[in-house]
Amino acid sequence: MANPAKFQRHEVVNKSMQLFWQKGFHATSMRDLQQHVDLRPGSLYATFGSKEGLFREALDCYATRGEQRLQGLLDEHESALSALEQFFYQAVIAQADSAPSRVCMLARAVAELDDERPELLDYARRQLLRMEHAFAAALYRAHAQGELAVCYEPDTLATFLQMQMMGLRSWSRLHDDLARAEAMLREVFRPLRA
Amino acid sequence: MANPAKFQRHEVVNKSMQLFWQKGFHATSMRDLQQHVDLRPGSLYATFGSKEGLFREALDCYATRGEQRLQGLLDEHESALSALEQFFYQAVIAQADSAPSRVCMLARAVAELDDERPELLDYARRQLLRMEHAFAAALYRAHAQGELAVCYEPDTLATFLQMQMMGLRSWSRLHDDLARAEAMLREVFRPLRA
DNA sequence: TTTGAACATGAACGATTGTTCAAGGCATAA
DNA sequence: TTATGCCTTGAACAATCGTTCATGTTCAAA
Repeated sequence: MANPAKFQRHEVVNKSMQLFWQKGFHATSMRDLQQHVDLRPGSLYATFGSKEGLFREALDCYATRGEQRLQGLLDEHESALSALEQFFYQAVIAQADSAPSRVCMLARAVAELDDERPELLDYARRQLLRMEHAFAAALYRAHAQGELAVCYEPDTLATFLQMQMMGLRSWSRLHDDLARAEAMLREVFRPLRA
Repeated sequence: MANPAKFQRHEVVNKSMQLFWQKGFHATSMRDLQQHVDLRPGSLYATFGSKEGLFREALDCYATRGEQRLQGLLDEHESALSALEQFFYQAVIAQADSAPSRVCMLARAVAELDDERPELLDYARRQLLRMEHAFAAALYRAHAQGELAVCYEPDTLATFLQMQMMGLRSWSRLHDDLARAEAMLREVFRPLRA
């Protein structure tokens, strides 16, 4: 049998994701990553092919964890709308200072990647669409449960919520005022309820 | 008298701003800039000191132009709220494809600058605060003119609008769907009117 | 016409970038 | 014990990074 790997791939991806999230794609050098995950360049390149390849997996890891966290909240809460609001609360308020950055890693990637890396940009966009679909699924459940104010349609609302999420998290990097961020967050959800 | 400069400083700053806006701070190299503004490194360093110095002036240039555009709209429109909405419309919809990037240059800078460049980060934050103050001033006029729904307070609303602006412009880099962006923009302003 | 300060120039610097690859370590199969 | 094949290692590569500075150019004042 093959020599058992001395490192766990998913751990390397997870740690790399944290560093990319903190510093962004361009500002993170392969040497930063090598130090952070304690691996030499040969191992990284044998496993991921390139810096872009590793970043792609980091984006996927980030989106997957987000989906899972939302799914967990949907399982916990009877109200799908409350689960969504809790998801937003965690991302914007509760994890604001423990996370590597206040800004959404995917939104940041879409903002910083120039059009000279179209594949990476597209990949990041697709990960954001995964999140939007997860929002939509939750909103359909809320709709079926009669929680949603009648004038709203789940797909439109999912797009709207994603826009709000981007705004809230960008804003919270500008002002160090979580109380106001929370007030705005409540204001976003208030009109949605039936 | 001194030898008249062969280049206009404000033109160099403006062109640099466009390139920084398009590519971001880290992805823009001094050689990119040298080519884009048609100047050799010596001239740039004699004038701006460093890449950071040039970026700082580019941020200032961007904010100043934004302030001026908003002021122009406030002078044109009787309704301050309509002027604000028009400002948003221009930034998010009308100039979406002619501008170097759909994302606000200041928000992008705040998102991408790591904490290893605290002075630059702070400078970018201050430029965003200039815009927020400009929003607040416009909203005070709207308030005085009785255009604002009574439950809103101008300063809170200025913060809220800045958050919405960041969200809308980040979102429009994700989805190439200006019609939906415009619908969301209208939805942002609708509840504000008296 | 000469002078001199102000300005533009571009070759070159050391550092760092993403990436490669020959060499060595280690566990399994024979 | 030896041989085999996967995996890790880290020195080294060419390219590019931000930056410097000796040199050349220009034009107003003398």
